[in-house]
Parts: sequence; structure tokens; C-alpha cells
Amino acid sequence: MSTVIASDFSTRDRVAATAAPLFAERGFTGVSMRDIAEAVGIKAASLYNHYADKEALYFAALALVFSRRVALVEDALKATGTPRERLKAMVSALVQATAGDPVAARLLQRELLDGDIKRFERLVVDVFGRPFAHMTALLTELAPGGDGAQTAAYLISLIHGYCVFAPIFPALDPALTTDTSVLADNLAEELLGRMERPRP
Amino acid sequence: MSTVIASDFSTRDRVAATAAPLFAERGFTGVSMRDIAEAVGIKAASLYNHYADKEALYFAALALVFSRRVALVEDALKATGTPRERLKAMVSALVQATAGDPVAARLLQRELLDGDIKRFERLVVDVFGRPFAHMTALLTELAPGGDGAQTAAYLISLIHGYCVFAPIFPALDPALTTDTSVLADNLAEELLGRMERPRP
DNA sequence: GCCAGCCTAACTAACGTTCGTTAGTAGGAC
DNA sequence: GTCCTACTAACGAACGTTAGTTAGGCTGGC
Repeated sequence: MSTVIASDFSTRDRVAATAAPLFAERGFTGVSMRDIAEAVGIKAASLYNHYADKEALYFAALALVFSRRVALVEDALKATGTPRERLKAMVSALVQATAGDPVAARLLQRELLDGDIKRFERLVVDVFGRPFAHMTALLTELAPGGDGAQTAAYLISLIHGYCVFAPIFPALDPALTTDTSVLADNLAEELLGRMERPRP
Repeated sequence: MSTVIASDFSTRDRVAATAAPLFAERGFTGVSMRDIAEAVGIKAASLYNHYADKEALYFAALALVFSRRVALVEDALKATGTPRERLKAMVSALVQATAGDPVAARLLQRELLDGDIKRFERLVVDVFGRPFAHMTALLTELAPGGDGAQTAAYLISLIHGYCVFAPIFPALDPALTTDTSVLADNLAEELLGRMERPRP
């Protein structure tokens, strides 16, 4: 079937794009169809002209946001230069993709909490599989002795975890950095320092 | 009929203890008073004999779970021995408190996502402030040149992030460890290695 | 004149919560 | 021992509200 009409296309996407930050902020059950409709500027019933039900709308929002995020990271992984430069570019892109896109980060977080794990695994493999493999390859290349995949997993965990905790860190210690570029620099330096001194 | 006696003051606590894993699993809006009541074995209306409203019940569940978690970490921080042993004990306790108590980890995560940040900051300072200060002190003692608080923040972020991602890591790479004791060992070794070779 | 896309209106189900009531229990006064 | 009272914690029924969803009618560009 050929895709039909352009005008249909645009409202449909506008609905998903409008819904995404709402879902990110309040979660699936925390956002009503009426909330979304109001934000878009139409009535709730009209949403059903574009999506079969609330779940379909939710998945469309997820897909939209995650594909944007993946594109960002993939671009950075294509960077060329010295290994040092490539690693720094990758870490910054990852930090940027997490800290700079709170909607994506929160949706990911919520899916990790709420989602049916089997269904979500599929999404993760499809969407995050390739960037993860690229990261693993780069890290393995830089430190042939180490476990690139494991390091990548730690890296992702740390960045994501830090961005989640970021809002409350100042309350624990005002000196803690909330500047994400500092975070990126610290992590890149740390990784480089570790790799230049391979451990037994 | 001696069962009646036990119910007198314990029902209130039983309600909070039963509700906690439900809130952890499905979130505040995802759990109804009827769900909780059914899990406890009473009717929804009866819950109001013990808690003013749903929010009060939710806070009671939070307090119950978090206090348990803090006690665990605080105990480990009292450990004595060589600095090396104390650091390992601390890291394991932190990993254990996160990976071994998914209810606490998920509730924390949900509060970070959903909660009113001002209100939550208060809770964090009251509940997590002391263990965090102890961790900072230990890390500063072990590496006088470094920033103990920043390292503690990274450590907490990594552990929490890893435990959140743990269910889906195997889908990305089957070799990734989901064994939390391995995680604890890796982190402790990494920190020790870094501290024994102070960076410029 | 067609039809996609919006609308109003309505539906059922579920929500948190309140109400009046009831069974069981503990403690005095007689 | 037996009333009387006060209290607790459970209950079923119902409240008003909001949820997701559906049916059917209006409108404007093709």
C-alpha cells in the first residue's frame, strides 16, 4: 500500500511528537488521551483518526524519540581522527544524547521500569544494537586486552545513572558537577588513562 | 482464633509492606487502592482505617523500604580493616542494596522520575545524606588527591544505572555479566587500581 | 459529491473516596 | 457473672470524577 496523503502525515507525527514529552514526564498511565489532545490542539476523539488506541500512540512516540537519539550517536561514531579523538567524540555524543535529550532519557528509563521486558528487548536490540556494537568495537580497538562490551556497558550505565541522579546531587554536595561537558571530559579522560595503562 | 490478636497493630504495617512491591512494579498511578486491598486480603474501604489517603499510604511504603536500604549500607560502612577491605565492603554493600533489593531500587528510580523534586530532595538529604558523607570520607581518605564526593557520585550512578539496565544487557551481548558480585568486584578493583596510581 | 479529519455526545469501566453499619473486644460499674 | 459503653477494623454500597473508546454528524478541499 502506498502511503496516502501528506496532510495526514503531518498531524499524525505532530501527535506523536507532542505526546512524547508528556509520556516522558508523567508516564503512560499518568497521561490521558484528553491531555494529549489538548496539547495538540484537537479533541480526544480525533486522536483515533490517527492511532488505533493509546498504546499505538505511545509506541509511535517511543519510536520517534529513540530513532532521533540513535541517529545522534551513530553520527558521532562515524567520526574520524586519532583513537583518542574518536573516543572523546563518542563519549560526548553519548552524554549529549542522554543529558541533552531528557525526553529520550526519561522514556528509556520508564520503559526499563514499566515495559514488558520481552517486548522491550526487541526494541533495544533493533534500536540500540548497532550503536552498542560500534562502541564495543572502538573500545576493543583502543584496549585490545580488555573487554570492550563490558566497558561499553559500564559507560552507558554510568552516564545514564548520572543523568538520572543529576537533579538531586547538588542537594548532597553543592560541589558535585551538573555540567554535562565536565562529565563527558572526566569519563573520556578516565577511560583513556585506564587504557594507556593496561591492567594485569 | 489467635490470629485476630496479631492483626491489631500489624495490619497498618502489613499494608505498607504489601503495597511497596506493587508501587515499585507499576508506579503510583498504576496501582489502585483496590489492588492493594486485594493483595492484603481486605477491602479497599478498610485501607482508610489505616491511612488518610493513597498518598499517605505511598509515603509509608517509601519510608519502610528506604529505611531498610539505608540500614544495610550504614552497617557496611561501619566495617573495619585495611582501607582495601573497607572499600570492598562498601562497594559490595552498595551493589547489594541496589541489586539485591529491586523494590527499593525501583521505588528510588520512580521517585527520581515522578517525584516533586523539592520534596524528594528533602527525603534524599535525610535518608541518603549520611551514607553518602561516609562514602565520601572513605574515598577521600583512600585517595587524598582526588575528589571523594565526585567519585562517590560516579560510583552510585554506575551501580544504579547498571542494575537498571541489567535485564536487557544479555540481549545486547550474552557475555555481559549480570552477576552482581562480579560487578562489585570489578568496581572495587577499578577504584583501587585508580587510587594506587594517582593521576596528574 | 466524496471523504478525510475534525467535532459533540455518549458509553462503560475503573478510579479514589465517603458513608452507614456491623462484628468483635476490652474495661468498668453493678 | 453480666450488663453497658467505647472503640477498632472490617464491610457493602454508593458517591462524583475521569479514563479509554465509539458513534454519528458537520465541513472544506479535492
